[in-house]
Amino acid sequence: MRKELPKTYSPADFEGRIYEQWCEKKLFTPTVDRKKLHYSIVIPPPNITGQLHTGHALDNTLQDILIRYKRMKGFCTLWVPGTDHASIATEAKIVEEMRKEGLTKEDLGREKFLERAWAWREKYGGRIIEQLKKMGVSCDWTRERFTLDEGCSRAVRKVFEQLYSEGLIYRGERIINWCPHCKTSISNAEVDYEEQNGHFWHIRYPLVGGGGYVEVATTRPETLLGDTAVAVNPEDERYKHLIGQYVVLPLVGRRIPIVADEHAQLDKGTGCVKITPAHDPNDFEVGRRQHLPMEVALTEDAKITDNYPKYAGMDRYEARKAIVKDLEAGGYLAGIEDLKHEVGTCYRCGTTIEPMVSLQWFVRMEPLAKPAIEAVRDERIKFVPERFDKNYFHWMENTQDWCISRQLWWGHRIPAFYCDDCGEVVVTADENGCTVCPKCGGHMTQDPDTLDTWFSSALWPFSTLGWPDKTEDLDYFYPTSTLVTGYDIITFWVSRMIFSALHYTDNIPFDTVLIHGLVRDAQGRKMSKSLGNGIDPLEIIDKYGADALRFALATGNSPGNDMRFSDEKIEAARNFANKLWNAARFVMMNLTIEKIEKPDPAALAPEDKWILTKFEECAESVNSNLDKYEIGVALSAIYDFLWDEYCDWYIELSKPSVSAGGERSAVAQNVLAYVLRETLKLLHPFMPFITEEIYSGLPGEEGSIMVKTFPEAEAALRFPAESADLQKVIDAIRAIRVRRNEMGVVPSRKAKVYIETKYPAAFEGSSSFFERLASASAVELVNAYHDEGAVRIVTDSATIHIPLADMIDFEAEKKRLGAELENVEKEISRAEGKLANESFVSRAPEKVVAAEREKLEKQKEKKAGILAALEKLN
RNA sequence: GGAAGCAUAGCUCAGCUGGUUAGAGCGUUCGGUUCACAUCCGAGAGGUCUUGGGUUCAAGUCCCAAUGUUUCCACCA
Repeated sequence: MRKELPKTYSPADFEGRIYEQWCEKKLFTPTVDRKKLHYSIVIPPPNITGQLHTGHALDNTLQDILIRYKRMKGFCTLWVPGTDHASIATEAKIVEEMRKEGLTKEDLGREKFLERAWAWREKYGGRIIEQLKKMGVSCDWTRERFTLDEGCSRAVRKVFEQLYSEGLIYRGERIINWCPHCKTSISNAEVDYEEQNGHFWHIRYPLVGGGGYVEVATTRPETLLGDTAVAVNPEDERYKHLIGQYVVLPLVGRRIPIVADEHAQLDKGTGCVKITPAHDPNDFEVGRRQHLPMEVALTEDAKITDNYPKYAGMDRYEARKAIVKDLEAGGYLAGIEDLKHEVGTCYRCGTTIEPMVSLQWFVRMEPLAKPAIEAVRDERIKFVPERFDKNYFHWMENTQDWCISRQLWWGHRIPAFYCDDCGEVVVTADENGCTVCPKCGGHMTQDPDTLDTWFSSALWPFSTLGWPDKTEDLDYFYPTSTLVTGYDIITFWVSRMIFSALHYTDNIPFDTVLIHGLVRDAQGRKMSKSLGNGIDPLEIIDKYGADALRFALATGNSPGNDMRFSDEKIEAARNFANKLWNAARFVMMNLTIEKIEKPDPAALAPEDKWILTKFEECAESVNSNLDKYEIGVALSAIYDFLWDEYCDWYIELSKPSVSAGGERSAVAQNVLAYVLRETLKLLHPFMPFITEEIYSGLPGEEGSIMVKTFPEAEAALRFPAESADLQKVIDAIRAIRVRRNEMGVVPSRKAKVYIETKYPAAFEGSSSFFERLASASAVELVNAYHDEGAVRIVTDSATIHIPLADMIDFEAEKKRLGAELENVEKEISRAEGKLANESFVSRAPEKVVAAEREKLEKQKEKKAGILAALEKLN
């Protein structure tokens, strides 16, 4: 069916329709074919908290390019989509929404709260999926998953049970990061550090029995209430004699010991450190080593406990003031120092973190980290770019046990059950849990806490494929092929997927991790809500189309590097789409052939061979760059080819043939259409909509472009010699344009062109090109041309004479040729110098030397031409 | 404190394992009513590739150091 394209490129008119067609034809759903290689990707599941932002847009554009590329290359491809429940982030949003209605979690109760959370997920989870679809992503929606769906939950329970039975999950008292606002523990990775102005308070602790005091310093004086020792370094001569003695804790009056511990450093502060095991991670360790008691001074909402009646119920900052005041009054305060320091804050709400001792569940990391380090070290898993493995190793080698319990409701509830009577602990993957104590028959209560959201995302590559069941998907598509994500979540997520996969599936989760950077604004700042500098991808799609958005994100993008995003980039992308649209419109308007055939070399004109050769070079570059994940480079190869070579040159060169009619016209039409069609295929992974829309209008083509074969370099359609010949014509046309421009000759003034060349074959039959593209009235090949009143243009393959006597300023002409001569001579002496260098000739590869010789020859020919031209001026 | 990235035209960036006279987009200047496209066509100006060493026949590219800048991790009694 022949289709004429509308005059203007208007993506909104067809993008939605095309996406529906792809879905209807189930083109995103693979048919498992074991004879084929598989290529699979699992989407980094977007949180259901928000909506699509430019980061998602980039991440998913890259994935879609890869998956479409591999699909067209004949791989059996699967892209699993889904969303993440994002426990703390979502819960915070829901709590916030409820707060506006005057409700709290407690008002609702767990069950009602969860109902509300699921309603949230319906609404916002669905919305983000719709937004992804607008981008054109070719995910298999029949396999859509959610981190909290039945299958993923089963996987989570199974893993928890297994790790528990292996002793890799344990419950214990540890110092954790506590957010007094969210009232939950958060992992180290969820703490943001921000610089704040604070103080260092120096406090004197009097020695028991008189004889002076020791001085300690702290940024958090209120923690004094929880002190159970003062530590000094065992090597510290200043304090050796005090070890084993006691001090009196000011304001509290408790006797606490002076202990020797290497945590105290000789050269820091006074060398004495107050030890608060319940409220500081280092002190906690000291407390363990020294068998110190634990004194809890702060409640869950960071208020002073009832143990200290004077301050009980005070907020930590209030208490800080009161305590400092009292210390001063009591003569304990030795000094106050201003200090800038990094303070840990909750990444969700920004509240200052309070380290607290607490009973939590942990994953023992060391045994899991080891194989995960190995897998990357022996390159079973590769990072692109490679340098990110350093990042990964560093984290993995120094990782501490992972606190996985969260005091939240929205998430996977911990499958641990405690007996109300005897305290027996049962961990089970059974979905019905455990209600009766196997030991005493008592009632069992499930742990109220939920798991860290990353606990379920860590299983994503295999839980989405059916694990722990042995499904066909798991068997065929696992391990997945490429994971595409930003460098900001390598530690959060990538590393956890790796050790999880290795431990539970005994296999890697993916073989390549493609890391991309952040999308920044035009000034290079992070896009953020508070700055209001975010660019909304949905607005861009509405205004410019999804293809333009994808192009703008993919172009210039190189692995691991941040990119700036600006309106100009999007406009450039839209202009490119428009250019393609119009080129296609032109080609289709002129087609009279019924079907596009593979070009027959015997029938081709030089310009046909030239464009086919250029196309082959482009295809080769696109293939090799995509294989290296150089998506930006691959795309710019297509851009340059399509705009500069196909549109600016080949379409123009082919116009005389097309309008000539007859056999030659049919051949030219076919080449025009063939190269267009193949270029559309190359471009399809990047710009799926416009390429599909144009493709569907090409004569004789059936089905969707997305399942056609991706073009690969083909030697039979490469014609280097003819291509080089046509290049001589192009160079000559360019040179004429330059000269005419310099002389200010308007294009409407035509003039005859005499070409004197050693390569007459190259210029044979090129008259119409010069007429159309170089304002020539006629062209004649000559052996010599003697008219003195002619402009002479010298290229390295020809001298062109144009009689434009009245336009010539002979002095200027002499000067110009003189300058050109100088240039050429400089080049010649450079090349000659190089070739005269014995070590260059003997050591450089032959190819390089030969190229240098050839260059020298060309320059010499050009020099001869310039000299001859100058001669005529004298 | 540890580590990594980046530094190329006015701006934003390409430049792969070292090999033509360093490229593109935007901006800028000049010219254009060429029947696909002004979201366009033709042409130009504009760069001592941050600095200093080194390796090499050959360095924007590799090594070392410095400076600037960004980021990650750790710590902060």
